[in-house]
Amino acid sequence: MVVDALTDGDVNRIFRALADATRRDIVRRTLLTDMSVSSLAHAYDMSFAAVQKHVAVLEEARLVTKEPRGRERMVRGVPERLRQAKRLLDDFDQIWRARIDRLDALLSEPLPPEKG
Amino acid sequence: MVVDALTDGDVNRIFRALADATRRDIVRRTLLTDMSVSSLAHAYDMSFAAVQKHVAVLEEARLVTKEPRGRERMVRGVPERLRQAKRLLDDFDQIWRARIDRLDALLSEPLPPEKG
DNA sequence: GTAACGTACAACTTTATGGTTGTAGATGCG
DNA sequence: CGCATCTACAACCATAAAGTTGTACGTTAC
Repeated sequence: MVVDALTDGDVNRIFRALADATRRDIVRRTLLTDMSVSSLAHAYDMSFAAVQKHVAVLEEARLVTKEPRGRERMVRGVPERLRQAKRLLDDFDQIWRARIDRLDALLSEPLPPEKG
Repeated sequence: MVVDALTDGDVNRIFRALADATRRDIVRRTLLTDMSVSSLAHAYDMSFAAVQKHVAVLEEARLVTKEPRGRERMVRGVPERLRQAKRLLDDFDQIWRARIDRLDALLSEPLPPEKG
């Protein structure tokens, strides 16, 4: 059941968001435990604002969600989104298998039909 | 068996390369059939040089390989690399499951040991 | 209320990206 | 050979990304 198809833009955002080590680390941490933006910021050697931006990129890609909790914003990883990403990579694998199947068919049928 | 561990830079390049619709399309096409750079270029509404750059990005990420064939360079998708990427996403899933396990343990053991 | 904390957001700099055009070197073909 | 094709690469432009600092504002704690 397809909940909602991903546009090219969605996919771009997902992979783009994952193309940064700090952001991948944020995803890992927030999959394990909800964390406030500031507690995340303490973990990295960069400004609070920089971490805030990384979280925003992840949020736009829906790889994390932010939920207000008092004066903090708790960041939480979204496992379903990562599974969607994995599914995208599975599609590539399917395509590749089509090539193999085609090759198998070719090998098992050494006399392909000719035109005319 | 780990053939060769991926560095942060490797992972960055892989996801970065996949964060573009044209490049994903190139991967799909070249997983199915080896194609020259120029034949790929015909498929998109952009200059040859632009496509050439996209192929270069994919090549640096090792998502495709280029092999000389006469005056052409045949581009071929590398399924193993895509499986490596999928494995990276699996790691995230593993982390998330650890959270679930922890929650399960908490629920099944309503009286956690106290300090002292 | 005041001070400290957590966040949001704007402005700015630097560097990377994605596109262009143009030039030049190999290779294949008539 | 001479010409078309395929590729490589440099230079350039516009935009986006990743970081910084500074300011403003809501919330918590005292």
